[in-house]
Amino acid sequence: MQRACRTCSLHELCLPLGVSDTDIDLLEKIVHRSRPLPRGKYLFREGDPFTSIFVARSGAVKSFTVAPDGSEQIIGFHLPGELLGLDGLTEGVHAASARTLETVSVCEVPFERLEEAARQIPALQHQLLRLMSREITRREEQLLSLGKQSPERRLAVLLLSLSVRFSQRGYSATRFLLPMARLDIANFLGLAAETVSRLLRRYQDTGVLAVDGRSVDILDLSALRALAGADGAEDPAHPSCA
Amino acid sequence: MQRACRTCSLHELCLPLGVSDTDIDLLEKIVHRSRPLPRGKYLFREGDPFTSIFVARSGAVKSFTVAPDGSEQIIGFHLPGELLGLDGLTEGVHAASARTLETVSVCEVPFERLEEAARQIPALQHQLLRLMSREITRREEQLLSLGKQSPERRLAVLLLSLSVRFSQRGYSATRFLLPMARLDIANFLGLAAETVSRLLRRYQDTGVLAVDGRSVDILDLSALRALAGADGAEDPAHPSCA
DNA sequence: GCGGTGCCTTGACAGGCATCAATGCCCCCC
DNA sequence: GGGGGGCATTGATGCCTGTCAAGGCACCGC
Repeated sequence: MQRACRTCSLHELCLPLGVSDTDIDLLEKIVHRSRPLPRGKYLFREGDPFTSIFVARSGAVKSFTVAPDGSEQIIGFHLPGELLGLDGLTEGVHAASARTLETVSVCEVPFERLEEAARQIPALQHQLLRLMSREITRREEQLLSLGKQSPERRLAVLLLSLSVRFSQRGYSATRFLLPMARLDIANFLGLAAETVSRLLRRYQDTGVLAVDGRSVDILDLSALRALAGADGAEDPAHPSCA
Repeated sequence: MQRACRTCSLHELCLPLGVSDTDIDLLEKIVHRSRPLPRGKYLFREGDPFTSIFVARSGAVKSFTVAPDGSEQIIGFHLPGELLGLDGLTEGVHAASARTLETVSVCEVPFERLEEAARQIPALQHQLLRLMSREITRREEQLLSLGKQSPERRLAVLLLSLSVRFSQRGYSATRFLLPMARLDIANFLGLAAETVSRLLRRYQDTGVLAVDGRSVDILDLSALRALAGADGAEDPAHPSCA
């Protein structure tokens, strides 16, 4: 249990990246590792005082805000190794809620102690800043997808994003289970659930995907990339983004 | 010139917040203050190596990426005191370009030296993390607005956001000049320029705004808030977000 | 085995926004 | 003063996607 971070398979994606073994010992003393949480549990709620950030070791989490009328507004899906709760530092309270989409093991990192450790461990400070930068980048990519892309592209972008992130975590890039419901996908992408359904069917009819419930099999990865990017008009042999 | 940060009017919004006067001296030695840049100049371009972050002292900046077909995809508008370029740390290259919308005075902060100073000055480290958190929060708010709101609301949200940010910087919250063109607004909000035009006209017809070219006068702030938020159904005397 | 409850899918329809097109305005430059 | 280009506005049209409604399917508890 004490040597958790060092042997964790997410080592390369998470805070320990670049930190020396002796310094990781310091980090491990700060981190609380919880027992697995079942589906539907809150890591924190909008408005809770901000004291810690969280990282899943396994299982997916969604973050969302609740509109005045009570409806959920999903902001993002978080896979293992992706930091959760960073938006709370601004005001000292969490700006969104986080709930487990499946059984999830989480690490809790008290932020004040992390800041303190970061001052003593330059590599940790650097990695913390990098991970925050990554969260900014990820949201910018979402913004691009949400703001300017057709529903067709948005879904393709999400599927590709999941594919890449799953493969970074050692899972298949082409076959995986969606951790979230259609309604969650639709909410996240700013679409109606029906539209998501129809798009998935269209992808299936054109041979890009094989979908069965929550299981997805990407049959034609380059076609999916084309859908997500240059509107399919791109010649794979001569990519324009050379 | 050397005492710039301490006497800067953006002191409270920018990196120096909470840093003692003696420590600010250290910070000031790192910061490069440039002469004013005219409209249309690049602070940095997508793909440039990441070495510095930037902050405008005066004037607005837009950040954007360029799609394979050459079209701009605007990610955000940045007012004085808002950090620019933080998304470059992830990969070591800037993920977006930044161009001045008007005459702009910028401070350039070499990031490695900032990191180093942050280790020595706890308050600076904390403020840097807070500002990054703020950038995450701002993008999340954009995501909510872009993804789930009607065009009518999106524009209202943008106008309110500008109103708040201008007033934080000592300008009027109700009368200001838009630093960007209609097409930029439309691009940012994921709309057509024509739609922006029509919405502004509608706001004007209903007495919420007075618009003349780029000058905006918010005549009914609570009506604009209603448009941006609870769809106008809210009683100002009994706000639902109690 | 049965009924219930989510969740997903499919169909029909209407409305809103993008698109296309034309005009006007302002500013800059020649 | 005239011409040109960028920007903004306005109008007409058509498609896309949200909405409403119904039905199917899997899972669960009884």
